[in-house]
Amino acid sequence: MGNLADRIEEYLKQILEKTTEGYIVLQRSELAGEFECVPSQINYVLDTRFTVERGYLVESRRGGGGYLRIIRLGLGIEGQYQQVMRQLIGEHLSRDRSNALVNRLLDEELVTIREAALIKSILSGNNLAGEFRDWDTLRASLMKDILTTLSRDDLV
Amino acid sequence: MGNLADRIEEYLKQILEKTTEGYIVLQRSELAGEFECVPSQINYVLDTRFTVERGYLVESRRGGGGYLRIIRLGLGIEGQYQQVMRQLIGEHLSRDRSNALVNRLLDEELVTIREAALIKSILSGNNLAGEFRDWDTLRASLMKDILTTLSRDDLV
DNA sequence: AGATTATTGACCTTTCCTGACCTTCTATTA
DNA sequence: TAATAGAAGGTCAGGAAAGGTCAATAATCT
Repeated sequence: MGNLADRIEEYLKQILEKTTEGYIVLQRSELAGEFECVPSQINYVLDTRFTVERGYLVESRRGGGGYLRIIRLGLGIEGQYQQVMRQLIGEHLSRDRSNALVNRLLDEELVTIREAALIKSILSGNNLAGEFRDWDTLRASLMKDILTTLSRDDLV
Repeated sequence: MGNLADRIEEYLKQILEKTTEGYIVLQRSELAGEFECVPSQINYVLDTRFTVERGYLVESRRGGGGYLRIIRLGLGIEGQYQQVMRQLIGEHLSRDRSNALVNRLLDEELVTIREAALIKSILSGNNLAGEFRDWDTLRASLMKDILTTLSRDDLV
């Protein structure tokens, strides 16, 4: 509980809590400097503690002026996103089921009409009939990405 | 967001916003002077930030009385953006280009932030790396579907 | 002891910035 | 009028400044 990774995790979560933006931006090397560790230790913490499953999204940019951005994922209304997401893990999602799912999100006002139409048009996948062999698996995977995006705290 | 290239980009976009002509004219060396950098840095900014995908055109002239002209490309009115966009998409669409195009839609307020994030998460997902042979073609096809959906009259 | 988790360091990729050198255009001048 | 000097902008390669990856080792847990 007192190891380095845990302390860095704690520190980051603390400032993430405080922010109203829903995200924080930082420099990897700088943070590593504060904790007097090697920079890749920061990646270890991000990879193991700030995953989608745990409610975070990490974006980054290299080169001069590079940065790390950690985004908080909210629960949506009563944790709907996560609930649906758990059901999707490792699953195949048929076109019918995905449509039903999107309709439910629409009912619960978690997405707008336009968003729903967008998602459907993509997941219906008329484009790739034949081209892609396991479209149902792809659909499940895309659905997870969609739900993750919808729950981003920095988009409200 | 604090590096030189970003600041120059910001500055140029700001004066482009203000102008009513839809373009600005400037001297490379003069601008370089203002930002206290080498002139070729200006080219770097123009090459990486003011591309066609991002909605800009750059013209220039050398020699005495030379200049740079940055033109903001509007997407036109009344559904004309559809045509322009489709042209830009073509048959293959890389991840970087698709992100640029979505940002453009956002700039033009044709999509919301959430919609933009949604589209990006789907089109730039690492999901299918490897699985699908021609992801760039699929991306182009999906992007066109998305445009069609966005212009549906029944979704206003 | 064996398995899992943490830590480090060497090496890689991306993005940015600079400077040396190149090309084009205008103006002047022999 | 032809040559040329000067005033733009263009190109490209190299170095610097980020962050990313991976495998080897150390520490901790069961």
